[in-house]
Amino acid sequence: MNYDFKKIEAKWQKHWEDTKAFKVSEDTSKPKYYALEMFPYPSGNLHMGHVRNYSIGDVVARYKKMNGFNVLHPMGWDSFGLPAENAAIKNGANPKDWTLSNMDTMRDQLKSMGISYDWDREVATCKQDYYKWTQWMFLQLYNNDLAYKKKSYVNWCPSCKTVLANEQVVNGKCERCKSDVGKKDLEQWFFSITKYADKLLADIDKLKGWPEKVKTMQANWIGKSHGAEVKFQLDGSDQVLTVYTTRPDTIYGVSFMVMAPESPLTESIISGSETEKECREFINKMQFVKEMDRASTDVEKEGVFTGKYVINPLTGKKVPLYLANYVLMDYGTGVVMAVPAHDQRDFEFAKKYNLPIDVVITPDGSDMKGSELIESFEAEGIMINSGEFNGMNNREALAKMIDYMAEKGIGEKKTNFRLRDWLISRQRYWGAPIPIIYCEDCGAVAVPESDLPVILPEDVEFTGQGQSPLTTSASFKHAPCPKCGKMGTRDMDTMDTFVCSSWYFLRYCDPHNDKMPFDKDKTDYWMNVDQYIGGVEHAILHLLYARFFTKALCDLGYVSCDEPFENLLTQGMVLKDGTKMSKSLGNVVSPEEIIGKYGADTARLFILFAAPPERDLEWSDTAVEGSYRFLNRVFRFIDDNKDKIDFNSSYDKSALTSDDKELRYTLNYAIKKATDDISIRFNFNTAISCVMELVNGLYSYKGSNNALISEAAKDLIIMLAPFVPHITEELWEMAGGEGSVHDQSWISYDETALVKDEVEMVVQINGKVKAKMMISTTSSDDEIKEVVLANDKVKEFTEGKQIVKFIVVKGKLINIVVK
RNA sequence: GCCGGAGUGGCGGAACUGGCAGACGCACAGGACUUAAAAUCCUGCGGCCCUUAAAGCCGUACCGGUUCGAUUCCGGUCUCCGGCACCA
Repeated sequence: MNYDFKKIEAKWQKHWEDTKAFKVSEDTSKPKYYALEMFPYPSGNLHMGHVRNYSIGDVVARYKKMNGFNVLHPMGWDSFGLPAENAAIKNGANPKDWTLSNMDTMRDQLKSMGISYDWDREVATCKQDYYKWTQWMFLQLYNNDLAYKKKSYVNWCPSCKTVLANEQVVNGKCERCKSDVGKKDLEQWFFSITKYADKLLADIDKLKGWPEKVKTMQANWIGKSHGAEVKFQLDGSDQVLTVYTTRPDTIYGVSFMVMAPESPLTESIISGSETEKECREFINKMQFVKEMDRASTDVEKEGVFTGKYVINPLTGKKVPLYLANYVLMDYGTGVVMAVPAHDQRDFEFAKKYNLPIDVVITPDGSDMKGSELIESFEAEGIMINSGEFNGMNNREALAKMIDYMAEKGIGEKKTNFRLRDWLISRQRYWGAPIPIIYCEDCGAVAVPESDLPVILPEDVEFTGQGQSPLTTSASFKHAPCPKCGKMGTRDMDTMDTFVCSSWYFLRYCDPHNDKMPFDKDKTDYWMNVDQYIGGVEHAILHLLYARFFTKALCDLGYVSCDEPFENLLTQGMVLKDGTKMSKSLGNVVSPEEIIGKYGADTARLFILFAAPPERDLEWSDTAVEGSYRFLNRVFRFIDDNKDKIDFNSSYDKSALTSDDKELRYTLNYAIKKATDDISIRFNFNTAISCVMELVNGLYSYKGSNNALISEAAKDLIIMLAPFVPHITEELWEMAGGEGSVHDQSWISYDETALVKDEVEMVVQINGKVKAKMMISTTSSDDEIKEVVLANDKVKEFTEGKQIVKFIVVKGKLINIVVK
């Protein structure tokens, strides 16, 4: 007979809801704990990745609660975004209706998992009471020079018909729809995340509870580099071209100069030049080359001579200026000094166009001909052909050369970042409108805070053609200028949904505040997020943006913390047949189906038991059966032993049989291990396995100490409670426990129960296991030696041999080295 | 190319500080119960050698090193996964 999970799960879910079991408020008498899982996009149905994410979070939240913490564990919806609009185009549904109905479905699914959320704090980023404050955030940034509009060459996804942030372009393709991303010259809103580049990088060191992997990814993304800017004068002109280089030590080896074809400087340089025609052709050609096809090391270097020369400020030497496909416009200055002897890209270009290769660094300081090189020399070495710097180590020379150039006014020290400002405007409907009105007289004017929210209109058409649906709204477009009252037009773009998710963890602290996005006292109480859990796919985008928002809000005085997430756990994917579950592969296992067949507790147990959280998890239908079997085994044990179990009974610890001692050992070992595994290592799989061993121990227990059985049963139910909350609540009630199992304190183990009188020790001869002996734990090394050497088996191997060494590892092993 | 992470039975995984490799679970095989099946319970389960058993040998991607002792530390190689990638 299997336990009736349907009845039990429904019963306790209702009970928790009725009693508001997980509602929390600020309580200074207890330490606080903020457990947070990344909120989902309401796509329609929960998938296994969600189940895993929220099961892990629920173990943490419930465990902390049992340890006396005041636990904030909220849930909400990242509910703006393109899929809602696409559904509208496809099915004619309204994005709002579509989204809200998906939220209803998924909320029910989440509730059927029995997760300990405080549902009173639910937020949805698409609702007015939330996006009002997203707009407020925009205004704070705007009013403090952290948001600006500028015309620039931006990423454009032709399929989503919107611009994209740099971070949303993956291998030249749109992160969402995988279409090739193009470029467009558009006027767009940006957040000045680069102003925080240094802080975002430096404070990675503060993130002690983050995985190294994520920290490395963030550091690489920010991409700080040290170098210098150097001025080269255009020959026969007053114009100066500034280059950025990380290798000023190679400046004596500059043999040509390259610049990006789309640089605004090209026009004046090529106009009237003898190669003007070729240059224009090259520039035109480059415009039609896809980003992906240009930004790759595999693409052949290509360029054209501008007809002009620049002068090396150190040597006075005239070198030719080229336009080249390998120079990026949006990094550094778009102009690069080329040193073919010491840079592989320049080397390839020089080879192709027969340009000189001048060696200025060699491994030992001896001369070397550039023409003999088969690739550039980029390692450390000794400077040659470099005037007064000859003979120096190039690394040492580097700093001296920057000082020298600074003195002469021809260059200066400079750091550069790979990180670009965050492009936040989107030419889409289903997002938070940007609270800006354009007035003929006053220009771009911010909507006053008192006029927020700028409501997203509903009189729009979804054709899937041409412009953003928002532009079809008659009611939205026109609004009076907040400054002068003259009729102006609203900004027709909405914000990137990553803006909405950059501050939601703050809103959870005070979700119903209608005066402010949150009360500072409340965020002071709850922040930081003690444990944040989600997929590694957010390692850069979301986590970087959320860090930026927190730092900006901190500097503006709205919050006290300057990092939002104390500890981060990046969970692995749920795989089936070795690959990610996806509709197109037809290998999707639906959580609803599993919960319907085995119950939420089984689904949770399996997903926590099958692999440690960070690792990818291979779905196995048969292993799910195993988890179900285990829960039935637990249920049966309590059910069969109801009469023996009395949580108030006690027993005399000095009068235990060996069976009793063994069970007590298993019990206390399980408590110790489960506690460590949950709290320190987050290895729920091994925490569960030791509880399984306890259950095995209970079944094989031959003693008759009912008080001991009661103790073990009670601890068993408590230990399983964070993992499988419904069945444990039921068993707690069946066994006569008072109140809810989830209100019990976590248990501690009895150190004395873990001390054994005798342990089995392994006896090795020359490192090979030859015997096993039971040895009293109180024996001294000498006593052990005596006993071991007297053993017949050991004698066989030691007879007539010399004992070189006798090693004893207490409680574990003995190794005898013989010759 | 650069930067991370990983590689352990038929499978998921364990071994936490250098100390019995394979905990726990799945699958499989045999048995008990049953008219039968399911469920449940018991037993076995890395490989080689062997009729069997005992004993022995090999075994944590590969090669080598340190050590009384290495899945664990060091050097090198291979493979897979993830990230970045013409960032000057």
